[in-house]
Amino acid sequence: MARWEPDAEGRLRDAAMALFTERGYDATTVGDIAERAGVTARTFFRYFADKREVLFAGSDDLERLMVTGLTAAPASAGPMQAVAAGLCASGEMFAGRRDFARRRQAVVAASPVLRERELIKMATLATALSDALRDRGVAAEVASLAAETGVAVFRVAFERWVTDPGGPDLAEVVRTTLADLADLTPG
Amino acid sequence: MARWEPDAEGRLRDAAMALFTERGYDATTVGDIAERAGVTARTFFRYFADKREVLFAGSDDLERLMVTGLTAAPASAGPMQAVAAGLCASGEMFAGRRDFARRRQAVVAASPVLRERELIKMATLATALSDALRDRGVAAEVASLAAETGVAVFRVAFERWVTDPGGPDLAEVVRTTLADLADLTPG
DNA sequence: AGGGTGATGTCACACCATGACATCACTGGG
DNA sequence: CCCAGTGATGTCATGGTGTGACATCACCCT
Repeated sequence: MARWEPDAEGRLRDAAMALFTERGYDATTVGDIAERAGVTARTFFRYFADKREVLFAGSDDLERLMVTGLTAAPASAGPMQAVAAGLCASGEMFAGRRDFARRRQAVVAASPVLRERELIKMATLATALSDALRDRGVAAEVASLAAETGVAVFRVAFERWVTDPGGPDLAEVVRTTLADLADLTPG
Repeated sequence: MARWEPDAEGRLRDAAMALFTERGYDATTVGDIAERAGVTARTFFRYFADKREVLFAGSDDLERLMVTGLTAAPASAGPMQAVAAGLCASGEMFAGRRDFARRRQAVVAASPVLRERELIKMATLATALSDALRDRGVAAEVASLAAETGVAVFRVAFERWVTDPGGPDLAEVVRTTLADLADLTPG
């Protein structure tokens, strides 16, 4: 028998989601989470830089996925089309996880400090997309504008996707939202 | 003679800006700020909800200004045009303060936790603009998209404005950035 | 003159986050 | 078979953050 149960990180994530859902983020201490996961608070901070980070484990993967999708877009695609390809690539990661995404979204939405963390993840994403565009030869100012706008679209699309249980998959919603934006901007 | 020097809040803001500039945000404690301002740490928290907030005093004014500008747009203006009017209204608040804005921007950019706070202020702004659009009869989904996009434009425009000391005023930069976006989205 | 008001101080406390060091199952070489 | 090294975890100590409860005292009003 192992000295410790395996996958402490996973247990900490599960415990955190459960407790945040039950009592809310503020009313949950790191000690509570660690206790439910069967470790000490000190161990929590070995896996997560701070209390919030426990809910944002997959964000690096999301970023990689989108950047890869953007980079894979055909050379003939314009900046916004390339960004669109990146955004749509995220669909893969969330397929079949709409329910989990909704529960997590509810927790984040209920806590200002978690919303802050979510926002900076989105901003980091925008920077990554902007850099990837520049690698394709897009001018810096155009790249950052396209990336920022793209992330704004993604936020709206994700919100739409998560609140419409029977609706189309995420990539489809992203495409629809982009079309809506195109209708909007000339006027 | 008064028992306490007047304008403790202003002194706290000044002390914070000075110390954050000198040693950085993380290396500055609330106690340091309070000491330089001639009050106790407990008093700091009576004026500001937390350590970050000391740098975000004017954000309520900014929001009010933009919402007023949006609401004042002619009824014939489309959603995006109304948002544009709101964004441009902010120019008034920053006129003649480009230098201060740049110094503040440098402090915020240097600290992840301050960037988080900045982002949530922008998100709050987007919500306020979206609500104002809905009051004009704009559909909810269109309103949020226009507001999110508008705030993305504002961020880019503010960045351009702050980094170009001799450039045109903020409202002008906002208009230019919006035009850039219009060029971008059809393609 | 006396009571109310409001800004501040003082004290106590829980939580967050991190450094330093100890513990002990597991692993691989001799 | 044993033993030194490794790595995940625990334990302890500490500094900073944020808040509640209550005391203080110049100022204002009547």
